[in-house]
Amino acid sequence: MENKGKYYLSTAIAYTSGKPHIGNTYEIVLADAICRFKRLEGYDVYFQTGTDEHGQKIQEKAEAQGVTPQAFVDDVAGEIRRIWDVMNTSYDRFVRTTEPKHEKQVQKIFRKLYEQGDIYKGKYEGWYCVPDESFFTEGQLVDGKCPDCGREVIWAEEEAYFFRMSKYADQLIEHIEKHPEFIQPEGRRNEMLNNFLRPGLQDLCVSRTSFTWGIPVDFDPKHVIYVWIDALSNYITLPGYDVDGECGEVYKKYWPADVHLIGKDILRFHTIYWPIMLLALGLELPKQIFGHPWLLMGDGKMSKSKGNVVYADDLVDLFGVDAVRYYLLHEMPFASDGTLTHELIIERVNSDLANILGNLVNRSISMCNKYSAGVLSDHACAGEFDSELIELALATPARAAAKMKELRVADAIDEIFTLLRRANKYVDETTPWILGKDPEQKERLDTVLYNLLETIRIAATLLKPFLPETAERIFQQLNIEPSTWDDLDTFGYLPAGHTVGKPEILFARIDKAKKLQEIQEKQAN
RNA sequence: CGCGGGGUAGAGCAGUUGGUAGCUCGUCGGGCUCAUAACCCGGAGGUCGUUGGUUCAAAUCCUUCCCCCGCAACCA
Repeated sequence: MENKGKYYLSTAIAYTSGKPHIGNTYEIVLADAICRFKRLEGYDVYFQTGTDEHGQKIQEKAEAQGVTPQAFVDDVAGEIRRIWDVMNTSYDRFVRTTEPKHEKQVQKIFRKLYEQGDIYKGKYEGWYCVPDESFFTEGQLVDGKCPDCGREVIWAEEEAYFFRMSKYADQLIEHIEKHPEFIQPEGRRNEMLNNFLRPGLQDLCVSRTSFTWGIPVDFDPKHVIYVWIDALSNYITLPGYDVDGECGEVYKKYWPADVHLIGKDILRFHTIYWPIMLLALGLELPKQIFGHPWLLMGDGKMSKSKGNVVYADDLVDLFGVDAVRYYLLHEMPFASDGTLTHELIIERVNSDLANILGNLVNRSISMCNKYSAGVLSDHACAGEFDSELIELALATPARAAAKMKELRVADAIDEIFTLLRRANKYVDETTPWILGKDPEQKERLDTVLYNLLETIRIAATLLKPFLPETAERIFQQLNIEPSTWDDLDTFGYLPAGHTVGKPEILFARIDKAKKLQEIQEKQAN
């Protein structure tokens, strides 16, 4: 198959302070669907995800548990990776900011920026809570007191390194204005320009002395490099960027990234601080930064205090991985927050996966077995209704690809389901069960069955990025190897004389009341 | 007057070069029986948050007010 070029997509790196909930997991699934689709189309994909493992919070949590920070993050990173795997995500590289390769390069980046005058030593001033050892801004204070513990704060200052952000601001504004696709969704671009860039950027404090779990500044080791430079630079350091030009192959091949996929909450860091760092390093900017919305529980934002935290692996136990993937990928709006409840998942599984998709595959394979002993024949006996189905089947790949190009994953899935709905309608239009009673209609019946199975083949191929296991099971029932993108150009790929497999239920319908009760009992335990 | 997003059928959403209001689920009725009580067809249901305006014509442009939600700079 033709190689359409390289494609580098990254997720944000997950902070290793605890187990990620389903909202955090949404991002990796979204990224996975995009990357799998790109691979299907013939792109050479590099898909990077991983963990951000430094910082005060981790140091504190580790101390509280009586373990070393490294042991703590090893544990959590393992858990995060396990959940990414439970979700069947196809990342090429799981990076960690505690990797020596990264730490060394971050130090070199910091030094370079310092030596060229973009980073300077200054004083960090702010309201300081002595017992908490934390600085706060005026706005963060609650009634003039520490927002964490409520105690008095004092005005304090400490030595710190700062990054001259303003030096590159005009350059960045110009870039954003010239590249409307740079920040997505579009509304976010104005937010960044109006709120931060145009009013003027303050210098960014890029080091800390209040904790030690981080990468030390090599020429001033009582300072630890703060999260900005440490975490953001993962996108280049771990593929192999080197300040001295000894760059690794992956970096040379894939940078600049095509998409940084991140949550909307960290858009500012990725669309302002990160590009400015890259400008200062003289590197190319990523082509696009997409700030996806949040997944909320039916009763609001997920939080431990609310007790409404849902984890991906629990949902997979209840519904299966593809059902959960489907829900995340199809029910999340493109630019506004989505919601999740068990009830909604059940409804989607039943109406879309069981009824539309599962039933179509099941009835088609069943009929093929019943009327033709599972053997495909020629499909030369064209009739009414055929062309509409065939044309749609042939048009769907391009339609889905167009949606995916804009990262509109839910809309891409809709295109496939439109085809599946059309195929269900085709069954009713052609009434194969009537054709089956009349031996003289055998050729027509064979053609109808063929058209159905060929449509299913195309749909299954397109579903692969979203529902990899299900697609695989459909191919098994069709008894063929998975098709490639190029095989989607022809309606007539399945050979005459081919024998399909036996029908199997892809998604059983869920009894909503029963399932909800089961969930309740589980939660009670 | 801090910035921004949003308020469209019971639910969830789509809908900007302004021109008879769409989709999915649910609901009601019908059809079919290959199939997972699935599938197909049809109906009901909306003064498109509110006020005023521009226009031959506004969900779509301007304006008043109300409500919800983010962000508001070092909280990953």
